[in-house]
Amino acid sequence: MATIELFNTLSGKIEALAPVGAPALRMYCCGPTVYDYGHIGNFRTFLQVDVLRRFVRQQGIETKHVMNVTDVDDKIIRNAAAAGVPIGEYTAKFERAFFEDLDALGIQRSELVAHATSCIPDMVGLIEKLAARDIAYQTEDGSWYFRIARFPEYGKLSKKDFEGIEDGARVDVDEYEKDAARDFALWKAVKPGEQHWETSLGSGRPGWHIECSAMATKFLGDTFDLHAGGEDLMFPHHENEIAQSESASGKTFARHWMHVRFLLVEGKKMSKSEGNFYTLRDLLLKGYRASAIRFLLISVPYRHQMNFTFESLAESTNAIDRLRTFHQRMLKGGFAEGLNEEIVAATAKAEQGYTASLANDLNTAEARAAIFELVRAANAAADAGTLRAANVAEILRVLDLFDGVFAVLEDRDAALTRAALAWAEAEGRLGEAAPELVANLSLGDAEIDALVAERTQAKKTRNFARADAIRNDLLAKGILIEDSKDGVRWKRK
RNA sequence: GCACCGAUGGCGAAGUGGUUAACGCGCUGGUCUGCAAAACCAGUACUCAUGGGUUCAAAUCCCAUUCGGUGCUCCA
Repeated sequence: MATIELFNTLSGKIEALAPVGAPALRMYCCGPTVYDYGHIGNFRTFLQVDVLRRFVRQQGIETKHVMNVTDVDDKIIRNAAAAGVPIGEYTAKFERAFFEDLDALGIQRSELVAHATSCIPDMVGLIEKLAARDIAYQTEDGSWYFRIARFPEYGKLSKKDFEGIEDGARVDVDEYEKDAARDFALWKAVKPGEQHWETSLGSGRPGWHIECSAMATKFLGDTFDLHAGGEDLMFPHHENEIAQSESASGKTFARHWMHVRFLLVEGKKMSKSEGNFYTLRDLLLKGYRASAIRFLLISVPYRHQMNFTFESLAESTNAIDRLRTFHQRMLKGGFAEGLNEEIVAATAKAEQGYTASLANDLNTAEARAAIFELVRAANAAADAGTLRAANVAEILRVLDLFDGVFAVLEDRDAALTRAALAWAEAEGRLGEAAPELVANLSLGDAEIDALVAERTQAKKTRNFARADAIRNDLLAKGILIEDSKDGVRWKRK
């Protein structure tokens, strides 16, 4: 069992990550606000947390992982109103889509999913606790705010120094009157026509930050092991969570904080106005595989800014093919009995490299490299006829270990792409799908088998023109013919 | 504007003081093939944005410049 070292934003240092005072690692990850389909930036964060979660569990540490779903906020209220549906109906659709996307990307479910709207009493309780100590205060319109002046450590996570900021000086006039510029909303008073809850705090809805404090402590206790999220959440969201939670409990909130850096798309910040904004579904409809998206998004370590490009996505597809082909070759077996000592050493080196790399602040790039080195060594030995059956068993074990975190060997891609097309059809968005993809999937297996058989026949009669025509035609529809000693195979690209 | 992070081959990307600068993709060559493809193997950065400096030794530390990103406001 390796000691897992992880950068801690709070201390600014790489520190050992381990459960304290409980058998399971208690972790909280800021989940989605379900007002739209998730984009690849969202999923990079969830994927990197998935890598951590899988590795922790692989190292023999159980997890108690809570993810929240924000199902009430300004954007949801605005969009639901525009769509003319209750917010519950509006969010249900996107929440369902979100979990489908997690599954498509091989992201394991957390032990617990907490909805903001189902934890309102917990949030109210927390705010009351703060109000009793005059840390929370109500403004004239009925909203409640957190008094930052009462939390001297404010800024310790994001390393901000607020001493130079004078309360009330040159501050935009907000809709509500706060005592100090930085004070943030705990509870928002109801506005006409908005979804609201009748509580002891008055009629209204929770502020954004309070839900995470309430839900994390409700399910994980006042103090827990790890809190994770995208780098943008560090300030103000996580800073505010700390302020609320630690003010209420008087104890440390999360010990360890993990922040995943943003990605760039084609060298630029992803944004709708740049035209480089992609949801997972956009990419699936373009014909990219879910596995390739997963592999690419986790191949760059979480603390590095990564540049997402379509070229690198295509490369990931090929890299996965290499791994899958190798995996199949090992599974197929047929190697002579015995043991090749050189390969024993190569296999052990790969396993050590894999584990040490991930234990070292989740260096996924290095872990990947260790496995590819094994692939090359084993392929070369297999070609030379020196690979032995006992080696293969070990190689498969190490490959399984690797796949326990990377999760790309099993080929679910065609099924996932089909599901995406079915969704597009239901949404009337089939026009966004790549034409080759539609052509490919409209061709049934039996039809392809028939064409492949016809080509084989044509080859026998040395009618190569006809054989090549069939081959090229299928290729244009994304179907690849592979001639081998054992006969002809085909696969969908 | 202030603060922080980054810049490594055609592309993506490890490596943060000391053997020949990982790995993947691509490309080139080879094996195989009717020709291809697929698969596998081999080769593929005398050099780490630029200019200075520190050191016996720097991609790795320091300073400056240029470029990219992020935070200061909703954002994964």
